Amino acid sequence: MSNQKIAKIFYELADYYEMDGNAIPFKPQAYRKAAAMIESLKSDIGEVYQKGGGEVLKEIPGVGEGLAKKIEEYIKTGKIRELARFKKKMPVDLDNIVRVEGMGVKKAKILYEKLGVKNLKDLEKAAKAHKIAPLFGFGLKTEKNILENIEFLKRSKGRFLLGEISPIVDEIISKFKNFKIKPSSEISSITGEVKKISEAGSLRRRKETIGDADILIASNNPSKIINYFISLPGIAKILGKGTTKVSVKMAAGFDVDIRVVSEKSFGSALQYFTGSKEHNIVLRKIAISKGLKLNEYGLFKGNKMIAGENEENIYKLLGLNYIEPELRENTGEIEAATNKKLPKLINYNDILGDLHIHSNWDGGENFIEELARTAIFRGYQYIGISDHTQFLKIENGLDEKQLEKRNKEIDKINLKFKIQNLKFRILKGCEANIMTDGSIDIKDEFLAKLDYVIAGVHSQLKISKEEMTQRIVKAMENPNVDIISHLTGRILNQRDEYEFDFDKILSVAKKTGTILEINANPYRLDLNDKNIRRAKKAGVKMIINSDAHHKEQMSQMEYGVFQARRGWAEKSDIINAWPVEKLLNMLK
DNA sequence: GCCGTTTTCGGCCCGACTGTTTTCAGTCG
Repeated sequence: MSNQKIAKIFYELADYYEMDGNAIPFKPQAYRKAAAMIESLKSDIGEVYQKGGGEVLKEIPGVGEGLAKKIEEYIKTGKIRELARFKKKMPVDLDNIVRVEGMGVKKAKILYEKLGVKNLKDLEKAAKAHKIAPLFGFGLKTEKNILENIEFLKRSKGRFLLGEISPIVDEIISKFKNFKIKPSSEISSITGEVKKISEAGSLRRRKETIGDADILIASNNPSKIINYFISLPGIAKILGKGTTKVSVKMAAGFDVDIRVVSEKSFGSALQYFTGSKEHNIVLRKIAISKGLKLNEYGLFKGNKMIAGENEENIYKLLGLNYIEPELRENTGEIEAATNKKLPKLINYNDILGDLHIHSNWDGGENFIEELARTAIFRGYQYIGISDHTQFLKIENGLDEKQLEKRNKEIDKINLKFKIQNLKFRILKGCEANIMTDGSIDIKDEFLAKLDYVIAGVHSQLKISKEEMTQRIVKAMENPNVDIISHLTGRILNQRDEYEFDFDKILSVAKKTGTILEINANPYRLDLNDKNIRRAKKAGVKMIINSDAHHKEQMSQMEYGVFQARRGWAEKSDIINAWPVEKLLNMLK
C-alpha cells in the first residue's frame, strides 16, 4: 500500500471535478488538500487502516466522511470506481497535458470533446494542423503558445538543483545591484531604481530542487526594472509581462519570475512570495482570526496598513517569533513560533572547519597546502584531508603505505604553519570504504593512527534492506570509524537512496557516538532535511562536509548549511561548528 | 468535501496576467 498512490488518485479526481463546471467549486480543493496531507504522512495509510479502521482515517486532517470511504474502497478493492468512470468518459493523459504551460484541465476538456485530444502527441498534432485556433475561447496566440510550450516541456529536465540555479540568479541580482550608468544607454537610469532586492520562493527557502526562480524588487519605477531585465542576456522567451511582474524562460531551461513592489510593501511581498504556499495559508488564517488581513501588499487592520515594510513586523503582529525562510514549510514551525520554541539555526559563519576534502593524493585537484590556504581564506580554523582508500581504485584510493606518506606531508605543513604563527590545523583523515560485509578496507591499526575516519558506502548498492542496514551498523560499531559519509547514497535527479533502516542507524549512531555527515555536494545533499531533523531529534550529532575534490568546491559548504537549517539544526548539533579540541573529544 | 477556542452552516487565500472577449474565464503562483 502506498500513500503516494492514493494521493495521486485524489489529485486526479480533483482535476476531473474541476473540469465539471456543475460540481461544487471547493471540492477539488478539498481533494488536493487531503492528497497533500496523505503524501506527507509518515505512517503507511494501509497499515493505519488495518489497525484502526475507517474512523482512524478521519483523523487525517482534510479527510472526512467522504474521503475516508474512498480510501477504504481503494484499500479493499485496489481501485476507485468514480475515477474509473471519469477515465472511461474522458480517457486523457491529463497529468502530462497540464504540464504544458498555459494548459489547464478546462482547456484539456474542451480539446478532448471537440478534437479528441488525449495526450501530448494529439495536442501537438492539433495545434500544428491549426485546429485549435478556431475553437471558441481559443485563438491564434493560444495555439502558437501551446506549440512553443510543448517544445519547452520536451527539453525541460523538470526541477533544477539549487546548486545549478543559485549562481545564475546571484548573477542577475548582482547585475541589478551593480548596473553601471552608461550615458548613451536607454536603460542607464536603472541605477538607484532598485531600492531592495531579494530572491524569494523555494530558492530563498533553499529547497534542494527548484521549479522556477523568484526575484523580488522594491522600486518606484517598475516598468524600467522590467524592461531592463528583459534586455539581459540568457533569456529564451518572455512568458508574460505586466506592469509589476514579468516571467521568462531562461536559455538554461528554467523560468524566472520577477515581481516589483513599492518599498513599503517589500516585506509583505517577500513573505508572500517566499512561501511555502502551505505556510502562507496558515499565516493568512491566523491574520483572519485576529481580525486582520494579510496579502502581498501588507498586513491590514481594516483599511489601515499596520505592517509590510519588513517581514519581522508581520510575524510579530501575528503573535509569532520570526521564522527563518528555510523553516517555512508548515511542518511545525508555526506552532514552534507561537510557543517561542523555534530553534536557533546554525549559520554559515558558525562553521569552523571542513573534514571531507580530497587532496591530490587521491586524484583531487589541489595540494594539501593549497587546500589549507583556501580554508584559512574562508575563515576556517581547521580542515581534515580525507582521501579515498585502496578499495576505490577508480578514485586512486590510498593504501596503508601511501596514507603514512601523506600523513608525513601533513605534519610538515602543520609545522610550517606553527612557525608562521598561523593558528590553523590540518587533521589527518580518510574516507574509507565500507565493504559489503561491513568491514573497512584499511586495517584497524592504520585507522587508529589517523585523527579521524570517515567511512562510506560506494559500491554494491543493490543489496537487501537488511543487509545494507547491517553493513552500515557494523561499520559504525568499528571503534575507529567516526563519521559515516553520504548515508543514503542518493544522487539528486539521478539515483534514489538505497534501502536501509534509518531508525536502526540512528539508534546505533547514538549508542556508538558515530557522527552522520551532511554531505554538501549539491548533487547529494545527503542527509536530506527530513533525515537531519530526525537525527537531531534522536540526539545524533552531525557534521557538514563539502566533499570537495577541488579547492573551489569547498564553497559547496554553503549548500550543506542550507540543508542543515532546513533540518532545524543548531550549532550544538553540528560538530564542525565547534572548536577543534571539542570536536576531537567528541570523536571516538 | 472539510471544518469549527465566534460557526454543525457558511465559509474555504487571493491577486496578476493572458487571451479571449466586449466584461471575464482560465491559469498561475
